[in-house]
Amino acid sequence: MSHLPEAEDKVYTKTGTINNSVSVDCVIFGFDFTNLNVLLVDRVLYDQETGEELINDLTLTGNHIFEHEELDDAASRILFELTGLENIYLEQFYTFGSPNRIQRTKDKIWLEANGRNPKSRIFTVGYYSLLASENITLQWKGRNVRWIPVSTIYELAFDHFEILQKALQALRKKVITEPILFELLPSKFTLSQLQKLYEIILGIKLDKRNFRKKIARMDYLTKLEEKQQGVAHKPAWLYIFDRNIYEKNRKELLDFAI
Amino acid sequence: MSHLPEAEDKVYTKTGTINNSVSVDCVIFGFDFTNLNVLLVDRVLYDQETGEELINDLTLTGNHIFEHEELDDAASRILFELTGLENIYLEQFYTFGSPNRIQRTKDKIWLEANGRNPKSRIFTVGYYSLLASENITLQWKGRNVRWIPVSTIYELAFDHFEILQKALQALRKKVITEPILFELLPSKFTLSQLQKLYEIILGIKLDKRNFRKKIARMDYLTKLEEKQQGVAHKPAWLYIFDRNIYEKNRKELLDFAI
DNA sequence: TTATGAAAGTGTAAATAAAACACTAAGACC
DNA sequence: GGTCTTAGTGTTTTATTTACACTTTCATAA
Repeated sequence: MSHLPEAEDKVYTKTGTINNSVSVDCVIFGFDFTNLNVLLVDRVLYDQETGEELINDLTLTGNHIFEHEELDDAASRILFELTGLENIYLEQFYTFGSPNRIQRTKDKIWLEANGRNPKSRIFTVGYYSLLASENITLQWKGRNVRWIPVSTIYELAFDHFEILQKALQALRKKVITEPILFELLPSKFTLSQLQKLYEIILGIKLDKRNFRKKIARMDYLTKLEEKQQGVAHKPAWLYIFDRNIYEKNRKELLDFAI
Repeated sequence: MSHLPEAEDKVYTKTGTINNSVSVDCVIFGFDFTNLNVLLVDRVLYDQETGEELINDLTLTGNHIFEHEELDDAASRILFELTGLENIYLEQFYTFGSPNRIQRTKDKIWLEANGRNPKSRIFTVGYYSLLASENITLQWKGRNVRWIPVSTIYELAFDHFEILQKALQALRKKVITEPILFELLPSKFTLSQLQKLYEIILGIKLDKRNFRKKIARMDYLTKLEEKQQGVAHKPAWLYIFDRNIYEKNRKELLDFAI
């Protein structure tokens, strides 16, 4: 556990034997100050002969893992390939392994077209990730990558819709017990942005004054002597999340009592 | 999701192809009114020729899964084999898949002695389970099965100690947000038993009066007109967990706010 | 320069929950 | 009848939650 290599030192295995039974899927969440988004990849397939469009839908970002690769590292690698960023917030939330994961003909066609056997059972370990930055590459393995508002998604390829739902559940649980939503915001953020994020993720409306009273009690949220700029209204004060203060006082947070 | 077969109808696959890359490990918790226990299996190996004891330690209960078996069902099957009981509380908590899971020579020797290749990578999906009843069979695949207090465990076979720690973490998180500890108690229990359970699992001391005030607010914990019997002191009132009331009022519990 | 729009920021009172704390009650057993 | 052991109870103080409305500050347009 100790002496983990720093991210700078990490070299993502790009070669090696692929493990054929386990993959990793990443549910990458983002926030554009309006919607909670998830990063999805276009899945398009045309008939080789007729040119007819056979498939046109969306998948999560996921990948097989290498035989000598840690699960966490495989997830980090996918994120790195997508964004060029390391040290992104990442959390394993559930493993999906139903023997019936591949049922729809679309999915079978896609797998066959990609040289894979739709009958072979593949387990996928689900990770969700919180991504603040938007400077991501918009290509992944030659496929188009897009931010899609979670609230507009009703179906996805394979069992990815189910995976997304589970990720959302896990995120909601996490969010009410640990301060991690800063990961979805720029390092300097306003309280209104933070409040909106909670509201969208939890699907509730919060009172502005009460929300701020609560924030005031969290000493790890520190107000800067710096205001928002270039907005057509009263500019808000900027805040940062102070990890040092948080870690220091963290212990007390553990005895939640029942 | 709907029309799941009832437990009574469930027939556990005892034959079929085994999946060689994924297994399921169950961390089965129990409570004897004194300790939080976990169900462990003796792992003993003698040298075929000299009779010397090569290995004598403990493992979690776990098993390979069948090729056409759901992960949840595999976990249920293990519990059924162990206890003869169905519908036991079960929760997937983490998946372990480090390429270095098998490192100690003991573990390699054991695997080889059991006709398995210590070099092949196996992923294991961790489930924890809460088991109230103690009428379990004390054998599993011909091996001895024992309840061991969690507080006395410092090492286990393979990476099972790590798995146990993760299960404990997950249980602690669960316990402070959802009323599930009833699963570790007889259906009729006393408030002192419940309090002790919280104290042991969370590693804290709770005030008796404040604890009871909190319980009083939980309308799904209903007091029976029935007292404890056969104790050498003032007998306590018995309580039950009323799942109907709980499910009915559950929605409000969701908006925890932040 | 003034007016307008749009979000930021602020306080108080009432209700509820949390925390701290010590004695009496009821049964079993001798 | 006495002793042992755990059950069961109430009050006060402090902290948290909830509900609720007006003023401030900036950019922009008139």
